[in-house]
Amino acid sequence: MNMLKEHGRMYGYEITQKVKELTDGKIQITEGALYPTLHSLEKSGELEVEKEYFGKRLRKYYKLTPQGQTTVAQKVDEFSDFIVTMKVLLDLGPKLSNG
Amino acid sequence: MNMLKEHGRMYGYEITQKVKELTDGKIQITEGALYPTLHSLEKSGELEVEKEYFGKRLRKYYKLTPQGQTTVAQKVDEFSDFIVTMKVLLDLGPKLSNG
DNA sequence: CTTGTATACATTAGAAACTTATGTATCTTT
DNA sequence: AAAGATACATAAGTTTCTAATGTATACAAG
Repeated sequence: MNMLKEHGRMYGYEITQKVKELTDGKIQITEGALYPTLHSLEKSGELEVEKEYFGKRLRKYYKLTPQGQTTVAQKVDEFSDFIVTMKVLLDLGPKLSNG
Repeated sequence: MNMLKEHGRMYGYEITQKVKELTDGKIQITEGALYPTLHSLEKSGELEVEKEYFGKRLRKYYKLTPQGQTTVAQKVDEFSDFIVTMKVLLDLGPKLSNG
């Protein structure tokens, strides 16, 4: 969801490729995980979809709703907190001080 | 498992309390999650157990085997990599540069 | 002295979230 | 023409967690 904030709008397959690219193949989002999640987020009002045809192939572009923007900010903050917590728990201070 | 490396040996209930304490209650390890995991790690040779009685209450102290030491180091490294990867993916550089 | 809370183990039912496999269809490259 | 890439989607099975339940001892409060 955070990528959507920066990219404006993306379609499912694009998301899988972008994540793979940005993480050097370390994180692979499978379709079986992604599509149900996108549908669920659309249903709950976090995302909205625009259907477009690229040639004869359907693309479903997803973008954040205002509610989705709020949720992303919140979730990213929570994840940052989690990382800090795990640093304490696993004693990772020195190793990750640079990034 | 990383705590065991620093504490030498710990028993199940102690682990739940220590994690809660170190994370200010943010991470709660439930017994339903912990005990099956400890049993599984013992079975696979990562941990070994020493049973002791504290009064009439049984305590099962777990400590890392040599194999377990190797596994912990590996897993912690993997998790550090994961954090770095997620920083890139979520663009968390500035927020977490200190800790 | 008994009631509640903490310590200490453990299992199980159910829920959640993932992977792998499968399916349909189009487009591009060899 | 065959293979691989693009683009959607669902479903079976596995893993892994939470929540609930169970047993038993120790201790503090009223």
